[in-house]
Amino acid sequence: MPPEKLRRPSKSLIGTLAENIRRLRHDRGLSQEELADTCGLHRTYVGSVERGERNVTLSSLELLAKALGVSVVELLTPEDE
Amino acid sequence: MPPEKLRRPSKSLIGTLAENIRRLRHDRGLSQEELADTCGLHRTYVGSVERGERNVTLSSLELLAKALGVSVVELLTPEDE
DNA sequence: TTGTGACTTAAAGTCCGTG
DNA sequence: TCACGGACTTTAAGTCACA
Repeated sequence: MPPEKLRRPSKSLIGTLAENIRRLRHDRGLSQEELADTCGLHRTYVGSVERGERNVTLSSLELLAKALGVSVVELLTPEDE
Repeated sequence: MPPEKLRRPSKSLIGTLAENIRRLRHDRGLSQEELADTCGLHRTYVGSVERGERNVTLSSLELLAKALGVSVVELLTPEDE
């Protein structure tokens, strides 16, 4: 086993999620409110997720992934892999 | 883009997680209680997660992944990819 | 358009037990 | 060893007024 090979310092999951959501949302030219509406969540809730303030559950993760058109795994995977 | 090509009906995330945890735990020869102790969660909780009854949070996901020696992404990825 | 504090309600997660 | 239940505590979900 190539020991611990290419591991990065590894941001927290929550931080990775926050960055990915914000980036993907911007890519799609959406406001927080538009994204929130699309996935049936509240604007301020999406905002707090993007700020890494929430320990989200799988169900919220699924809603966000669906609204952004990506997989849950993509949402949790750091950009520069 | 190979359009939607190899996509399976896609089990629920929670179901996939449940299966993966149980499989990995068995692979390691652990009881639910041993796994629970290792990750600092409760035995009854781990049991209910394995039964697919829980909407786990990212932090619990991280604890379980760490205790099983896999990544969070692996926990959420269906076996037969 | 977004951040934030304060808030209520729903569910995550614990702990006791039983078969 | 595990499934399951009931009672419980803690925290995420979800909303709002305001900057």
